[in-house]
Amino acid sequence: MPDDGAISRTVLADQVKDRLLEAILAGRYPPNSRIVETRVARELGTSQAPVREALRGLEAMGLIEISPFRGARVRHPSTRELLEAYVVRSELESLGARLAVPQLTEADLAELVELGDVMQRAAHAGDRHEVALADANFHARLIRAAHNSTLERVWRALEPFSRTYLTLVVPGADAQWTADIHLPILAALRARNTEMVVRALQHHFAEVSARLGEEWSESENRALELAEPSSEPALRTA
Amino acid sequence: MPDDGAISRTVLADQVKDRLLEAILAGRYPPNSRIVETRVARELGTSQAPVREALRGLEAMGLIEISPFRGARVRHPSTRELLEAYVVRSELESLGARLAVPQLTEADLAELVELGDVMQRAAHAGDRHEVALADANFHARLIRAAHNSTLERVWRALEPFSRTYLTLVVPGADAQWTADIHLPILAALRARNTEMVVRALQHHFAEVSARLGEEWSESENRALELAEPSSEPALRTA
DNA sequence: GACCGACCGATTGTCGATAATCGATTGTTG
DNA sequence: CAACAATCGATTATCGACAATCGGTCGGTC
Repeated sequence: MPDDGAISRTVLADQVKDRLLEAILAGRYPPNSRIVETRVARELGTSQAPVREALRGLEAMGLIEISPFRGARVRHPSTRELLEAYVVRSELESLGARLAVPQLTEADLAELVELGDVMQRAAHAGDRHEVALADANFHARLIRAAHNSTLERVWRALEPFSRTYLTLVVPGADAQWTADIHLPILAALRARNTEMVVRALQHHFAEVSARLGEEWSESENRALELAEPSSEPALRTA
Repeated sequence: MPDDGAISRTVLADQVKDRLLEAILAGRYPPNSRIVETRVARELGTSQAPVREALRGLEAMGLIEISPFRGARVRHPSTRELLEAYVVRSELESLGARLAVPQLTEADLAELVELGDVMQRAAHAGDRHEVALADANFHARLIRAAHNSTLERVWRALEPFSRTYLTLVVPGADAQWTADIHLPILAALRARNTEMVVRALQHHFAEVSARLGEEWSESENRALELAEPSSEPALRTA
C-alpha cells in the first residue's frame, strides 16, 4: 500500500487527525499543552465527534495522552522515554531488515536508493523538512519490504512518536548528518548482506540515541513552561 | 499496573470495549462476522457513540477491521498472519528479557514463579481458560519488568491479537503442554542468565509456531462459512 | 440473455444538544 | 488565618436525530 492517501479521503475524522498531527509536529501545540475538543471543532467548523475520534487515533500513536473527563494533552516525553522508544524501534527495524533483505527485489532496492538520493539532495539544499520526510519514507519502505503486516502495523504506531519528538528535541541536528548516517545502510543493502544491514541499522540508531543523550541536560530545562496555545487558532480552516 | 480496572470504571465506552473484547474472545462473534454499531448499541442500551469508540479501540488491537462507511468485521487472520505476528512477538519479548533480567528484583522473580505455578495447577485441573490467563499474565509480567513504557505499549497492542486467535485456531492445544513449555523460561529466569532466558523464549515461540503450522491445512478449511451472528444477542444487557 | 445504470434498504458518519464530571474559586467555620 | 465544603464555569461523555454512502436489486437497453 504505497501511501493510499489519495483515494477515499472523504472521512472527516481522518482529515482532522492529519491536521492535528501536522499541527503537533509543527509545534503549534507545544508539549504539555491541552487540546480542547470543542475549540478544535469550532476552529475547523466541524462537530465534536470527528475531533474526538481523531484524538483517539493520536493517543494510540502515543502523541497525546487522554484521561477520562479531563481531556487530551500533548505528551512531553522525557529524553529517557525517547531513548526507550529508540531501543524498541531499533529492534523492530533490525527484524524488518532480517526479513526483508533475503527477499529484496530490484524494485525495492531501487526505491530505497532513490530515497537515499532524495535525502542527500535535500540535505545539500538545506531543506531539513524534506530530509525528515525522506528519512521517514526510507525506514517505512524498508519495513514494508519485510512483507509482515503485523510488523508494519506495530511499526507505524510507533514511528510518529519518535519522529515527532526527535525533530523537536534535536532541532540542531544537521540535515547533512542525518542524510549521511543512512549511507552505510544503503551500501549494505546494495550488497544484499543481511547481517551487515542489521549492523548498520543498529549503528544508525545508536548514533541517533547518542546524539539524543547529549541533549539530555539542556533539553530537560527548556520547553517546559509554554503550556496553553495562544488565543490565535492553531489550525486554519482551509 | 496490575489491572487497575477497579478504579474509575465510569466510562461507558470502555465497558462496551471490554464486553465486545470478551465476546470476540469467547467466539460469540465468529471470525469474519460483522459487528453493527446500531445493533450493539441497542443490545447494550446505549447510544452509538460509545460503541463507535470501543470499536476503534479494538481496531487498534488488530482484532477487527473497519472500512469507511462499511463497518467493522471480526478479523479472520490467516495462519500465515498469525505466524507473522508471532515472529514480531518473539522479537519484542526477547528484547524485553534482555532488558528485564539484569534488573530483575526478587519480587519480580517471585511473581513470575508464582504465575508459573498457577499455570501448572490450572493445567492439572484441566482448566484451559485459567491456563491461558496465567500464560498471558506471565508474559505481561516479564514485559513489565523491562521498565520500558514504549515496549509495554507496543506489546499490549499486539498481545490480544495473537492470544485470541491462538486459542481459536489451536483449541486442541493441550493445557499441560502450554504450561510445560514455560518451565525452561522459568529455570533460566531463576538462574538470572539473560541469554538463556532469551534462548528459552525464542524456543518457546518456535514451539508454538510449529504447533500452529501443523494446524495450517485443517484450520484453513473450517471456520470460514459462519458469518452473521445469530438473531439472539451476542451480548447480555448486564 | 447479458450488461449497465438508477433506485432502495441498511448502516455508517456527522451534527447539535444535554447530562456528567472535573478543577478552581469562593464563602464558611473553627 | 487555615482548612474545608458548597458552588460555578469549563469541558468531556453521551444521546437522539439526520445526512451521506454502500451493496444489492430491479428494470431497461442493446
